[in-house]
Amino acid sequence: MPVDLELAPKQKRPVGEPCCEPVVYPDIERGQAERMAAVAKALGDPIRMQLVDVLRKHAGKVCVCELVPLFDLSQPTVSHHLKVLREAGIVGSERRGLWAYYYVEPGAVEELRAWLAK
Amino acid sequence: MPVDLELAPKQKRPVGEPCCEPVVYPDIERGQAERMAAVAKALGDPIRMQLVDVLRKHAGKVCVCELVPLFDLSQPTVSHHLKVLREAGIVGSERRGLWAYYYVEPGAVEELRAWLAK
DNA sequence: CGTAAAGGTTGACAACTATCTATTCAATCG
DNA sequence: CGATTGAATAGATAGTTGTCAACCTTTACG
Repeated sequence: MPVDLELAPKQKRPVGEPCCEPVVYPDIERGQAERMAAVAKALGDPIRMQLVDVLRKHAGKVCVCELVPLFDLSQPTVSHHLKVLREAGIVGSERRGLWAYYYVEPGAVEELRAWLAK
Repeated sequence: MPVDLELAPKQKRPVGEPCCEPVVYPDIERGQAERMAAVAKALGDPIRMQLVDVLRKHAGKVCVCELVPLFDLSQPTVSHHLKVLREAGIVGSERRGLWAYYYVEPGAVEELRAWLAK
């Protein structure tokens, strides 16, 4: 959990040659790493991956009652996965009457996508 | 865990209007979802995110003895995270004498990156 | 050979996760 | 109002994960 990245002093290298260039990379942005890891973690489940995939393929909002029968899972379990995605900011939801509609939150994965593309 | 995505029959809809368009999306590719979820899961930890970031910024191979002091973690814990990344195919390692060098496995995140960019 | 160093492995433990059943809540229908 | 329905929540449980201390393996060096 602790992620302190200040310029740490080199380990002692008593023996012959150094193991590698004595370069340290202190500029890994901790906040960015935590944000992107949170998004990646939410996507790190096949069910959630497929949920997002369905929502993305559908240009609009999809009812939960459409999502549940796609998987061999109970309704509360699907609801749980949707909640994980919602808390990661990847999807949003809207209640209309008796039904709940989910949609992809635009731009939520942008930071991760851009980093992967570097 | 079970991910069966055949065209399930619609839920009974006795009451008035249907909740949404009666469209079902059976073509979510299960294998692709599992592969991408595995990569995302491995990236779903801030430490591993930063490890990959360091390895990517460095054009070449980085010794473990350089990586450990970057984090406020024990060497076995860093070794564990590197193993997770290795088993996900994201990084590779090479032993040279007493030291172990890690590097980013090119193309490992390509499928995920491309899907995110869609 | 014996010692030391790098780093991987093991085992333990607490924290978290995926899943289910049962329940609750809110909105609609009769 | 009372019954029904879609969806979220609560509670339980089995499995997984992050971490460390301790140990083991391999390589180098004197």
